[in-house]
Amino acid sequence: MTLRLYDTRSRVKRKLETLVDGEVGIYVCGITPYSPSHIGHARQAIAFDIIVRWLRNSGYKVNHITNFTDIDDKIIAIANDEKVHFLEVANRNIEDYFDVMNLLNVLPADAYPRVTETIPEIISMISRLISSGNAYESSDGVYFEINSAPEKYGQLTGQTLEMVQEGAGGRVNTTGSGKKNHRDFALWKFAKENEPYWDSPWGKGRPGWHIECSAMSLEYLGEKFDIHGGGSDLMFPHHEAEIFQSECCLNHEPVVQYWIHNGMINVDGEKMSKSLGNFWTIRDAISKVNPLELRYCLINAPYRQPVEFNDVMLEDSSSHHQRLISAYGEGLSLCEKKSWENSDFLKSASTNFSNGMNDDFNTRIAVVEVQSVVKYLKEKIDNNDVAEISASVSWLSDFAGKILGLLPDDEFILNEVNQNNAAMSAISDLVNDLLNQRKVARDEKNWDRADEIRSELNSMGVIVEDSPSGPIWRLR
RNA sequence: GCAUGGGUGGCAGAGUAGCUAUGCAGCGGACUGCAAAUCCGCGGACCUGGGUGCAAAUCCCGGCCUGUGCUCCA
Repeated sequence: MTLRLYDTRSRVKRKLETLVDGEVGIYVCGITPYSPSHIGHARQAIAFDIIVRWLRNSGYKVNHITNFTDIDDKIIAIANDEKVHFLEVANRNIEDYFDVMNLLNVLPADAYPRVTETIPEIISMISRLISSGNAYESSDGVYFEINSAPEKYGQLTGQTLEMVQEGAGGRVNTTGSGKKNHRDFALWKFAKENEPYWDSPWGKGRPGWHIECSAMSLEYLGEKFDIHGGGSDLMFPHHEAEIFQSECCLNHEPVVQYWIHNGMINVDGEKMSKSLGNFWTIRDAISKVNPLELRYCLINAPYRQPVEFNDVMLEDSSSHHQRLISAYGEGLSLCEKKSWENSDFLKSASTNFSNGMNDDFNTRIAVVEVQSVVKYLKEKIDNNDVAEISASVSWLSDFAGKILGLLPDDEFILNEVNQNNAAMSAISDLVNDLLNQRKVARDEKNWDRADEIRSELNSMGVIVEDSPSGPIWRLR
């Protein structure tokens, strides 16, 4: 089965055909680092992380670029409030981003260009747009002139020039005063007081919001590239602005072969936002569950759908993930990993997994297959079927681990298992003694005493379960 | 208002024509002194009105509801 992906511009799933055979260039709009990262950033990063992992697994050589918009109004405002340099604000949030992404097992992109390190390229692009007649200089900046390429309007959102004109109403006054037309957007903004700036042919200032992505994608991926991704909230105006800029500057279309957009996070049915007070930072979430459990939660819906997020969902994912880890860890401690190719069950699970992923990266299908293999593995552990245990562990390592990124390192897991074993052996004499006492009580049908011992063990952190072959105990 | 998605069982969430989605929750059973764990089984859904088809959750048309975008946003 071939890989198909949904392209926002053509609004259909299309077979992936790359510009260079066997290679994929992908640019994903990154964050504006004005505050610590929230779970929306996590969802996006994880979605594209898995997309990139799957492309690589499918044999593509992937060049994955994600940027930082490290200069913008909010960053400047915060820096001025705190009386620090704006890069201090940006840098600390970028550092936080890398920290949490690492915890979430998001593999690093191949490059992380930053606006403040791309100024010459941005200026050069603006110059080209001016000379091609697509941009003009005015009193407060340089603007892209929509009327120079009206046919490109609404490529991603289906809106027409007339619609926005009608709907614009009262907002016109609030937009840049030097615009010829309210739909024009800024390429270069002249510096006001207390604002950082760079020199340019038009005066001191800084880039507008959209131009940096056009410049950076051109710089890193060239005049045409395969995939451009980002949050669905960036379709308008940001990505439409990019289409104007890149295609007019480079004088061909399309520059981007496939546009893909991830859905937002909903909390109680509504988009998560600061104003609604339903806002979760990544740190908030991982103070409740471990980061890989959060990762599990965020891939529970296909990347394009909004994902429901709340305490219940988080707890649910947490217990699912724990099932995965405990079965995997137990299997791993029992035997060496071996190829799963000889197992009909696992081969069919692989096919289902791959078909799901090849159909626009449907991680929901992938997760269902992981769940079914976990169930299978537990069954085989109970039956002591070593061949299938080692094959299942290997399968999970490949699919739940390498592709979905849900597993910590084997060493880490084994270490946990060993630590657990060590802790258990340290108290085993004591526990066994109590269990013997409990057995005596049970034989005498002294249920009160038996339950008393069980709750005593429980308060020590020992969980006792009676099985047909006698009591089994483990640590909480 | 315009644009663009979506409406599937208690919840989450697949599935674009015919064949059990799945998980959690619920119910019943096995096993248990009880509990837990595990296993087996069960029930229950396709917003609505038309249309096309031998056959529709799935395609077409209308309606209703709803998310998102149209302003900074992953």
